[in-house]
Amino acid sequence: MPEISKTYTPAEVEERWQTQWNEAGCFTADPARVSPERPAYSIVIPPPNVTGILTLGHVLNNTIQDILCRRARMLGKEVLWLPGTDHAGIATQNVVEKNLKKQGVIKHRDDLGREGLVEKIWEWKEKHGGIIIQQLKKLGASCDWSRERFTMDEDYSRCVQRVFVDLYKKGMIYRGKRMVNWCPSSLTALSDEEVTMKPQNGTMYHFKVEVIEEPGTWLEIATTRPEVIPGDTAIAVNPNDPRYAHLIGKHVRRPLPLENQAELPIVGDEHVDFTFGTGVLKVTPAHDKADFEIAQRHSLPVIDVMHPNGILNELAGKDLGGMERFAARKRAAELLTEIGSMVKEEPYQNNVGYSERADVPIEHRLSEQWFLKYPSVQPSQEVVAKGEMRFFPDRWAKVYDHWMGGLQDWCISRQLWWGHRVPVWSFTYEGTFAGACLEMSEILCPLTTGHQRFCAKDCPEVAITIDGKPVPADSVALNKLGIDLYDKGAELREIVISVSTLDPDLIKQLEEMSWWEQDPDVLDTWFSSWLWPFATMGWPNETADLKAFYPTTDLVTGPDIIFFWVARMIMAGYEYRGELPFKNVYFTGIIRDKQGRKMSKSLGNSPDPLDLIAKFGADALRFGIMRSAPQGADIHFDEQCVEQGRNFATKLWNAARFRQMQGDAEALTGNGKRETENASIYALDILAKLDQLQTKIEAAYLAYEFNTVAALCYEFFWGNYCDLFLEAAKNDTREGTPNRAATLAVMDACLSRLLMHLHPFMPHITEELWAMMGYGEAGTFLTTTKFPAQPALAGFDAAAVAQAQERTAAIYNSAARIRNLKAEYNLATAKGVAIILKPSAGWVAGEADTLALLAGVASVTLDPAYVAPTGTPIALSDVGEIIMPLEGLIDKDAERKRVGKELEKVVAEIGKVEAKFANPAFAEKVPASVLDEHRARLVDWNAKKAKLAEMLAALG
RNA sequence: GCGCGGUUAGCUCAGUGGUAGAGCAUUACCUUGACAUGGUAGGGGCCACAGGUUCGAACCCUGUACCGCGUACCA
Repeated sequence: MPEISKTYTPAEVEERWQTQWNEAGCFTADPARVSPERPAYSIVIPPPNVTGILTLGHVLNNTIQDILCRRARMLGKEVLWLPGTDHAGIATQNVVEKNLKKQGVIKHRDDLGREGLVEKIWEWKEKHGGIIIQQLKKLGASCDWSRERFTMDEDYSRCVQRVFVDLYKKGMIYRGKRMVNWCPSSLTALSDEEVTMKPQNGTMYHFKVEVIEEPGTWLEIATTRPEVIPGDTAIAVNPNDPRYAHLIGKHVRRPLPLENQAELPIVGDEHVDFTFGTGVLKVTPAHDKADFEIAQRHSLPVIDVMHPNGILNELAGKDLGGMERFAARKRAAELLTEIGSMVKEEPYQNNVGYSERADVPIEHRLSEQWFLKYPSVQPSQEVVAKGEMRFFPDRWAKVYDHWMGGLQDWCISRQLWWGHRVPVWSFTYEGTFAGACLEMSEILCPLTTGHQRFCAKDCPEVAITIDGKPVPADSVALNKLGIDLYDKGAELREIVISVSTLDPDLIKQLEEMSWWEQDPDVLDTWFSSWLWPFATMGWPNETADLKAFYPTTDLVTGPDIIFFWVARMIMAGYEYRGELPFKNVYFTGIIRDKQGRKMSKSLGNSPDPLDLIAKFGADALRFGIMRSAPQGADIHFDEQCVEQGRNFATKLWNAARFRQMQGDAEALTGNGKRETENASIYALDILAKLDQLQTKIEAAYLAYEFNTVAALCYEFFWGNYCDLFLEAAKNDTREGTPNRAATLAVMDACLSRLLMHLHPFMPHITEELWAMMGYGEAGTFLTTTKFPAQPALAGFDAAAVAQAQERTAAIYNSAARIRNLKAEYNLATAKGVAIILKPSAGWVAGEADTLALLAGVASVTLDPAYVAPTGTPIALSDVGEIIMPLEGLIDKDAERKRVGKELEKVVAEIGKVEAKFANPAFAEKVPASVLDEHRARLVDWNAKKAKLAEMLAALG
């Protein structure tokens, strides 16, 4: 057995075990091994951004998953932890574009073009994509790396296409011109979830317009966005507003642009809140959701005055056109002032939607996008409401339910290049537009008309006939490819082209056909990640993995993506697998800094986990972070918690070292029948605590309270094993001591079980110590070792254990009394102190030596008849009166002060208990056990009080 | 506006009805044969506030204040 060094050096140890585990295939899941005796346990990792780097959030999240997986393995389950990465559309494209610009490769993405940029992003992905996976390995994550997936793997992309086509066919996906959230920076539409509201300090501008039909009647209008006045197409008032109702149908002149002060109708619309502002609303249909709806109700024209990038266009007029939107706002206000229309400007705070990615205010913009009506909403909502799928903490279930109850269609198209391209192709013939949707086995052509967007530039000679009309001449080519063109829908609403082979080359050729054009948009990243739990397991094929490991057991993620990801996965799960995708969802808290601020790059308050691992070790980081927050609560991260984790690891290391220094002894194995006579009371006590620890840990795991597990291990190991048992055991481990073998065996029992309990939290150091201590059989790993079925106390007499626990507590307690007495007399470091004990029970005699050792005194001599000189320090303890003779050093004042202080405490405690007894209802209503306990306490305190009073009296 | 959390030692937080806890910080002492990344002893809390339920409340209920988060909005 190699000798354990004095200090633990994590770096080398951690890397070594990570390599060994992986080489031995410890984490490779095998569906064939799953059986009733070996149930499956599975987690799919929330895929981090492929180009991302590890954050503390990842550390928390993945440590929890690792704990669950490692624990499941040690419980004898077949575990699959499926890792992978997400292509993260906007984020990744932004990163690569920025980098290319920085390197001077391009000035704009158009310099490379779509294919060129996508190629560059793939290059980037190949180069940097592995980083976060490597970092997860450094953390010790026990993923099955052989199953690593990426959301743009070929198979995965097929799943995305298949789902798109399927939902399209079901009528759940549609294309439409709608008001969407538009990011002027990323130049793409965003879903509602990608927009965050932020309070803004802005200005409310009040301007006035004159009613043309009633000269002299002015309407005052309040707006925060004067720059879009050129886009106004009406003025709206509430028809129930007596101030303005009579003006409905009349007109006003729009002040901007100056060269085109068009007449605008005054319409009546109930949406207008006449208690707000002036009660008069300007209607700008192209730039506001509510205004667009008003415009639809009143058939108003829509004037879009802004380019997609936020710069005003020519319709904004000569003054504002070409200006950036915020500059235009100021200019528009100036113009209103110049023409005398402005009434007042006042500071105003309102909430403005920001693009989550680009962190700029979004625009509402009318554009053609693909939308999804959420599928399988009802079962998805019910499964959580009924508690069949459990959320931890469960308060998130309410949040989920609330969101599920108010679903809006999901805008799934993005005007980006990196991602799954919308699987829709289109072509034009005979001046008629057709769109096509491509799947592996089928091409679907929904026919729309009058749209030029997908019109192919070089439409070839066409000679295919559908409904008697010609179709493209390329049908010959299509037939060669095994494509049969025919009309499926009535009235030419739909053409279906069947593809008889599933040849990827065929699809490629189709894509290259000049008269086809694929929809340029890509799908929202979440439209691929919502399939993650089953698309990673080989769906749509009924693979062995799906059969064995699906639905997954637990999902661990942050509450910030409950709608983005969790809810959508549940719906996709029901839609495509007919059941829930996971049984439990654990929501972590958010990691904040010491001041409670979110981690962010700009604040520079996000420590690099890799630095922390280098400094303290992965185990320290894991243990520290797990100990620092209760279930689901935000974590105020402080490096100190990692330091504490490191200290804990060192302590563990040294406790093992101490055991090793004692030499070999018979190991206490699971089925070993042990004799109580040779085990000390301290040994029995610690074994009892070890069993209690196990019970408590099991309960904590059931409640997903990981911080409790960590705290229990900490308390047991540091507070009980090291501080108490180990110190007491030092008397029993000397050569020749009769209970030496039993004591060492108990140490082994405690350490080995503790290593098992700690392993999920601190996998490396526990595996290392397990090996060094020789607790496992050669060639096996702790990480794949099952927990012993038997309790540590199996074979011991229960009554003897109970007695041992009682006596042990008394001894520990009394030792503390002696140490306290020494400290009071500034003798804390004196080793020669001899203590006289007037014992309260006979058994104490056998423990006097241990008591002396624990108390740090030269001896504890039992003398029931001892008469102490007046003023000798005396302390009361659970094993009798402790007397510390101080030859020639008696200080009556000091002793009087000390005893007086103690008496005060006792009197206070007696007061509390007596107050309870003073209430007659107390004795009547309180349970007998509590009553007994109170009585015993009172008797105890009173006895102490009497003794202390007596001592005080003796001191004069 | 609505909803959800939180408020306990100087700091970060445990503690779900019966004697207020941990870590860090702090004070004093100690390098004692596992460990100074350690040990021993100590100081420090009307458990946010006000009511209520109860024999008994940090804990359950109601309300208030403050902080945080989510969500809906008004131009």
